[in-house]
Amino acid sequence: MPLYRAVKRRLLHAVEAGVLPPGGALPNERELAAAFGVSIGTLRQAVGELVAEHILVRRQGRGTYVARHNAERFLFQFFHIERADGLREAPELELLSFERGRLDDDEADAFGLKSGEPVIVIENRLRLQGRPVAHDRLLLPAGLYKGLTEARFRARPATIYRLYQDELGITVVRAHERARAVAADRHVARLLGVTPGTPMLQVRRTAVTFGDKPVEYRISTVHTVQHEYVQTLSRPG
Amino acid sequence: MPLYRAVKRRLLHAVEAGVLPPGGALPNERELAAAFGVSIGTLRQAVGELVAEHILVRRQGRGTYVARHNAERFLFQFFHIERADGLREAPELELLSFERGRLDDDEADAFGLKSGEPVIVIENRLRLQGRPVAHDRLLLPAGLYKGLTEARFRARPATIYRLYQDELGITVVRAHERARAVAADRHVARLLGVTPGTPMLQVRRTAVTFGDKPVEYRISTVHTVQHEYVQTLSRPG
DNA sequence: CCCAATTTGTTCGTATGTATA
DNA sequence: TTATACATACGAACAAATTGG
Repeated sequence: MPLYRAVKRRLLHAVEAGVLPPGGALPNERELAAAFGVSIGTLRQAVGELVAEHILVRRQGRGTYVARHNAERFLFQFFHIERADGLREAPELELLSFERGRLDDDEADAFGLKSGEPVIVIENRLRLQGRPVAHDRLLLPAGLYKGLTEARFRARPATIYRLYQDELGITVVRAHERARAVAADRHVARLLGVTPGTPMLQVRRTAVTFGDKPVEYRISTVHTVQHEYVQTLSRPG
Repeated sequence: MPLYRAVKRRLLHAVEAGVLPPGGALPNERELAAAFGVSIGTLRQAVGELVAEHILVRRQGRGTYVARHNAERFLFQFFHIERADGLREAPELELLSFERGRLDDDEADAFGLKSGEPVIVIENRLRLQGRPVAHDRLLLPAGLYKGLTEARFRARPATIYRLYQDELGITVVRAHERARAVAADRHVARLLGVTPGTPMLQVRRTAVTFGDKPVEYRISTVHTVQHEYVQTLSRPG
């Protein structure tokens, strides 16, 4: 393994272990390089990859920081719905229910999990430009979210992922999504004001933390008449 | 503008102008750096970005080449459908029709174009694991595809984008897609063996060449019962 | 408003390692 | 084995952005 990858792993472990907390500043490059016993170029290569993965953030003239979840990051890395004309806007969330329960067969099946697992189930309605456009059903493994209560969920200051990160020590680093078309069931139809049977976009997301460990399962049902699901374009540079 | 970006632009222009043809090898790094009058590190930075954008391909021990379209690249960069269990497979294409016509209002509207433009319209049926799963409707601005005939389209040795690249000098560098759910119309329902009204995933793609110039518009209608549309995960490193 | 200190960004040149033909 | 090409690593110097005085 190249030296810069070893350095990258050590940095990653430091972030993962909380030695470097979210939002915290890293030592400057010269010091870090010295601490790792490598040249500054090698250190930069390691940091560069972590920046590309949104684990770290570099700001010229200021320093390098552990990335923190916020509205902008959510919008650009994790939210793939926008108006048909291309307008991107953060959704307005409305909590519909917050319950503890166990995974039923369908849900376990949908994500390849074993049924009966204790989970926190959260349902939200999302509005864009004031209109209801999506319904989210979040499944959180209860074991990972010990201190999470409805009150704390409601009182979150920023995004949900920021809540996980700041109050539960869970940092979502990546998510993958799979979409299909389904007919609106009565529940969703009522919530979004559409006729049952209307074609809806169903997006299943698995969000993971370090080591690809899943920490959130989410099923979004989207009314795609005025809004669309956009593919993140691989557009570096 | 940093020097490496200027070098990148000059390289890009060389590729765009055909000075460096698809599949062709670039001079080695030392020579290139000398030709541009920059250090090898600067040259590598420029090339690195073009590699990240799939314009160039680097192979250790061999050289650096202008990227060429082939089945693998299509599968990983441009084809986002896979079986629900994650199996990725190149689709089997069946040409349904190849016609010349003009953009009607609906199609022009869907892509923000002006109606009446002369286009080549190609319809394909896609099979995965032998089953029909999608219908593609390609709209090609006729002016760009002067030499394209049905016979040449049928006789293509590899992928469609390779055909554009090798025989028409059109290199697709990127594409963006937007998805929504629609009800299957009679035409698509018959072709894919589903009941009219079945919820289908409709994907609209715009493929572009250098300078973000659109060269292909495509509407795919996908039967997402056994297959799904996957979001390309931003997973560098 | 400008200046100075700090930090990352860019550029240089060299040497050595690794993969390929 | 040998030659060639890209990959990694080093260290130095200067540019550009930010912050605070």
